[in-house]
Amino acid sequence: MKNLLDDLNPAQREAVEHTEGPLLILAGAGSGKTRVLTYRVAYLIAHKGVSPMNILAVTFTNKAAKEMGERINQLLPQRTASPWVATIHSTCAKILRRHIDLMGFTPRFTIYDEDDQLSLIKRLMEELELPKLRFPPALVRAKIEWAKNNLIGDEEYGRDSRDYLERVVAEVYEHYQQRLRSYDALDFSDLIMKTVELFSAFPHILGHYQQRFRYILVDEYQDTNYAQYRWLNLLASAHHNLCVVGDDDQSIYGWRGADVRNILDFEKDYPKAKVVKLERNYRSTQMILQAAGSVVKNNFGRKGKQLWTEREGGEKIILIGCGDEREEAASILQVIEDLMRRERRRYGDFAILYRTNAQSRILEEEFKREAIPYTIVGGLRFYERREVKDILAYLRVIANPLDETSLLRVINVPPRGIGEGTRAKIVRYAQEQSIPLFEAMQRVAEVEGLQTSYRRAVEGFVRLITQLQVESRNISLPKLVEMTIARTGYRSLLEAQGTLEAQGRMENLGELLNSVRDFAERNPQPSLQAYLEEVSLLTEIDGWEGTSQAVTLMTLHNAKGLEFPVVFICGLEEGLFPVTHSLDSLEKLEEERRLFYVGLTRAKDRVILTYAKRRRKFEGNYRSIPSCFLGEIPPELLEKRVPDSGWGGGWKSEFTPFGLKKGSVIRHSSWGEGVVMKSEGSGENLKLTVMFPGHSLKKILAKYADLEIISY
DNA sequence: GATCATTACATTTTT
DNA sequence: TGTAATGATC
Repeated sequence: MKNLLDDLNPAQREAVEHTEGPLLILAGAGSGKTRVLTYRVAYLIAHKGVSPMNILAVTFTNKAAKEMGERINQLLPQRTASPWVATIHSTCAKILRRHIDLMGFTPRFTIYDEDDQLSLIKRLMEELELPKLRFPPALVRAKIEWAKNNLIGDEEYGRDSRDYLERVVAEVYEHYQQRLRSYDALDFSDLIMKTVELFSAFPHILGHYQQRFRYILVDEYQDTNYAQYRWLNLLASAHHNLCVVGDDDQSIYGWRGADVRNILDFEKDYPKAKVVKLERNYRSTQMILQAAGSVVKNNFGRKGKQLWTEREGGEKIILIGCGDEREEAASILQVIEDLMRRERRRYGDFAILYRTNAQSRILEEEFKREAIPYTIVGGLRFYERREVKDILAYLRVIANPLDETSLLRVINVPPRGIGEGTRAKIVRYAQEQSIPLFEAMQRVAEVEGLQTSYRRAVEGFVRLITQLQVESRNISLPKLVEMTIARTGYRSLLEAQGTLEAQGRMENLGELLNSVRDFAERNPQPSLQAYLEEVSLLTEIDGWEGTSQAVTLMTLHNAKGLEFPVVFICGLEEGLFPVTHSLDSLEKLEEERRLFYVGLTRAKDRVILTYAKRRRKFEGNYRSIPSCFLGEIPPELLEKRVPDSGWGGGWKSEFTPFGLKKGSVIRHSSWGEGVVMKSEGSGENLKLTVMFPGHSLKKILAKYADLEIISY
């Protein structure tokens, strides 16, 4: 076997060879971090004689896990066992399926997604008679999730609640956890939190996994939240062989509980940690790196890295100002066609990145009109379409009749005469008898005050589910799904409608069947529960594979970890990107800036930035001003294609003031030259305190002032 | 109880 | 813009 280390640069090699003890790899964008991770695993196995069984590598998306697994296998001799490479969530799910009976759940537990969480919370709030207007269920859900991500249980949350809102959340939280338990269900955050609980309550189980996973590798460490941090800490506490890879400049999931401090404080947590910086970039031109660097250096609290590349020079970054979003889409297509002709690019070379999924619509229309092939990643997620969720809910009820959220979802879909009144009576009966809803339905004859026809309807439904449950043990998974679509009446309902929409829904169900067949082929023993687990832990990017024949459209979040020869970032306007711009949340602005950094560093050869003067939001036209981030790119790196007339001052006064900060020199129309002493806020709220020689300190709102920039 | 029509409402990113 | 919640009518 060839020497693995020969393929690596000195810093990469250092990271691979340091196999014992904690290791922090600060890997800049495009510095070959996946390479280091895969080589490290291969090195442990091939050179250090570590059994693959003893290695755990965790990532955040299934796609990343799959890629890493494949690349490791390519490095190893054939027939070597594969190490455990998976997402943190699916790793936890696997561990819990083995041990959770110790904590009052069954190994068949259902996994709740955000939709399920929300519908359960809504129902609870109705039962508890909490006004939905004052306490939006989505807010309550977010607060509960935040608590779980920080390992704060419902009791503790209740004890520490400070204000009325928190007390309300605490009450919902408590009932919510009780319900999940009786439904035999866990939500996403529970997967982590319960595993940590398991480890803490049963040291011998923790000991088992510490023994098993003697070498732990973590990808995208900057995106871990506190619960995940604890989880890793517990697993690594016996041997300290914890290798984390991350980039604090690419931390973009703070809103989901990710805590950059996990990476910033790694050396505090593990004083003996070795730190390796990967600063050589193999992806982008110097032009691109320089622009990205100038942007991200405006953030505070960074580890600080200096990326370098051998790809000197490079094309300037093109900045296109447009009248509205349609014009923006058109000019993007124009650039694509131009580059295909002049630089012999293929469709697959291009990626269009945007901040919000809603932006894809106009782009899509324009691509269709011009008949240019494209693929959209994410957006309307397949598994979140109504008909798909309905059938999945049936399958969940078949797998776990205790799952009341799914049961209530499908109880009358398609309509079978079990209306609100009937449901309420059965629910009340179930509560009185302290039995699960499905049992109450089985005993519907005991429920008082129910007309015969309604009772019959319930009995019919119970029979349907019971039959499918029996079948599920005898027939193959794809057959079961087919049968579910047919017997529940879903198919005939759609066929009867005969509309174009119903046809589309039918096609989606066909797609669902395909995904089940595919799953059955991939897995030796395809169980219903395993399929449901895979589906609920899928991510948007998981289904995407690069293609040379189509332009890729996706959000900036989904683009993390990918690279493209040519990258468009569109919608660079205040209020869209950065999306929020409240003065008080510097942290949020910094996260947006990191997101911009992530976008820029996806590009190998070219970056094209666009913004629109007017953009239609949900209704009406909104005038927008260019993003403050544009002003952070040194003008000499930009090739501006901005109309210079009819723009009320042109692009210069449009956005350059937004890059002003302490020390910048400006010229004011009446006070002359001055030095910026202090800048507050940004975008259109940017306030400057400027010292003009011969005058007193002046406070100016940059938006209104007629300023000329002398130097930044 | 089902169906259709109207109105309200929300938009950031997602494991 | 599209969907979810609500209300009126059969």
